Amino acid sequence: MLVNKKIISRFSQYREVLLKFQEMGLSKIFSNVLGDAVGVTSAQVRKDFSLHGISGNKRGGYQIEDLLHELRSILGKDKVHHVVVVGIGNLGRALIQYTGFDKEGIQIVAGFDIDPAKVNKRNRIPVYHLDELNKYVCENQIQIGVLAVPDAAAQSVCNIMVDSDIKGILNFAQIRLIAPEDVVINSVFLQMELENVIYFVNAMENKCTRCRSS
Amino acid sequence: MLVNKKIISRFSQYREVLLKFQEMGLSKIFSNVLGDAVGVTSAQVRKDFSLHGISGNKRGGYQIEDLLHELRSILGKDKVHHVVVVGIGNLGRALIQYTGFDKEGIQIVAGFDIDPAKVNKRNRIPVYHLDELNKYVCENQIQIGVLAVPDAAAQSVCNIMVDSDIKGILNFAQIRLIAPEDVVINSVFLQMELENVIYFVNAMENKCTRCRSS
DNA sequence: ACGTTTTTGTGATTTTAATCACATTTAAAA
DNA sequence: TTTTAAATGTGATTAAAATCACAAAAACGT
Ligand SMILES: NC(=O)c1ccc[n+]([C@@H]2O[C@H](COP(=O)([O-])OP(=O)(O)OC[C@H]3O[C@@H](n4cnc5c(N)ncnc54)[C@H](O)[C@@H]3O)[C@@H](O)[C@H]2O)c1
Ligand SMILES: NC(=O)c1ccc[n+]([C@@H]2O[C@H](COP(=O)([O-])OP(=O)(O)OC[C@H]3O[C@@H](n4cnc5c(N)ncnc54)[C@H](O)[C@@H]3O)[C@@H](O)[C@H]2O)c1
Repeated sequence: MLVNKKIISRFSQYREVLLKFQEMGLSKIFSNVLGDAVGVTSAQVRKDFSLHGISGNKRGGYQIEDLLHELRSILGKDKVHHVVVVGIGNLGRALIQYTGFDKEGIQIVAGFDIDPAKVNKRNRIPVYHLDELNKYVCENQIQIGVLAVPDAAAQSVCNIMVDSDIKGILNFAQIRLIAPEDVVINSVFLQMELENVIYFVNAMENKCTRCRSS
Repeated sequence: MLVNKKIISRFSQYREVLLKFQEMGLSKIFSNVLGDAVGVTSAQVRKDFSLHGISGNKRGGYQIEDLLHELRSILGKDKVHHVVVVGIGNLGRALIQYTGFDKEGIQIVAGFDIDPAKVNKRNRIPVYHLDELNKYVCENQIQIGVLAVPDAAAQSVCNIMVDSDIKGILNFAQIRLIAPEDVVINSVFLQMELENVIYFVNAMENKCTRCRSS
């Protein structure tokens, strides 16, 4: 099995665009149109599909429905995935309050925090004390967790999650988590993403100045 | 000038780790230690530095202070960057309430929203009506903005930001923004990041099953 | 029915990024 | 001082990803 993060990201994007096209009433699509919509070349689109055994019709493009069906299964959209969020601070709260995941088969089912003040079992999405994580995860067979605790606590909370048999973690703490080989860790470093923008804005500016002066 | 997003991300990470080492009282570091801390090879570390004209001492490693000095200027940390957040919903609120950016020279100075109920000029970080964005950005020479409005509004708000002369946007809406060449757009697709985790957890599971059965 | 046009599918090629591997330098030990 | 051991710095190599380019298929017009 190919384990290439970038191709999966593209698949996610293809899917999103295809859903929109489908909503607009279209039933087929060409690689160049899809590529344009996602920002990649048509060859990239065809190769991505080809490598995953997805084929279209010469001259007729791809059937959107077929593509969506394949992407559904590749991306694991054929079942609902239950997710817990650990750390109900600024970010954790934003995530559990966001309602857009549901329609994508991602259901945030519970939050956990170490602060008793954050606990509230009557929320739309209940928030429990961290101590209950292990039990909850085992009983409900949760495989995916979001980690949104302060950096200093992140590794220890990660360990707890791993011990509870969570198999995939989306991490927002600005540290590199250590976890067993069979646990998937995907970290989003928000500060770094912002720094990236700043860097390129600076770089652009310098380039332009140089251009003007030359 | 090299414009490689990945190398800049690594620089951000090097910097973060180096700050920690410095706090711990260390003054020099070897490429293999830094590499381990960030999760890359020592050769990668040396090449990154070498390509940017940063050199250490044969056998003596790198002076942390020197490295930090260079990284500071490469990453534009030598001045404070003012940032505005547009869309004070779940995510926007999380960002303006987060206090960790400040110590990295990133200062969120104002929020903007179209909903009058979100406007509050007496906040620690004041929130204004979207109509005031243009004036504020021009008067305060803001170059960087965060976009956290609903997907459907994102492109039009992006246009307003670009018109106001914002040069870099960190975008959280799940669409590909169209903007002029000289505007830096960096998009964080949170849903996709979560889907990525789900995909790899699924992939792992299938692989293991196959392993067991073989 | 038949040629034209359009689009796929993919091997070949190019580009980009990462790793290797080793000559070179130098800090520390003997 | 001399030796030894340990790092760097970088050209060469390998690996990975993207693009090219074109044969093959098939929808469409005439
Ligand atoms: N909010 C942002 O905009 C932002 C930006 C960049 C990075 N981050 C990162 O995201 C993470 C979370 O940020 P935040 O702003 O939501 O932080 P926060 O301080 O608002 O929330 C953290 C939450 O985790 C809880 N917590 C603390 N220790 C815990 C533990 N051991 N177990 C369970 N819960 C625990 C706290 O009670 C709190 O509710 C941090 O690592 C931060 O570096 C956040
Ligand atoms: N919150 C999450 O966890 C999450 C997860 C995945 C993706 N996202 C994406 O992030 C973006 C923001 O998400 P959110 O949960 O914060 O949304 P939200 O609905 O909570 O907040 C959106 C805010 O934008 C404001 N707004 C609407 N139209 C506007 C306009 N034209 N100009 C200025 N402000 C406007 C609204 O008043 C609201 O305050 C969305 O595009 C969403 O797809 C969020």
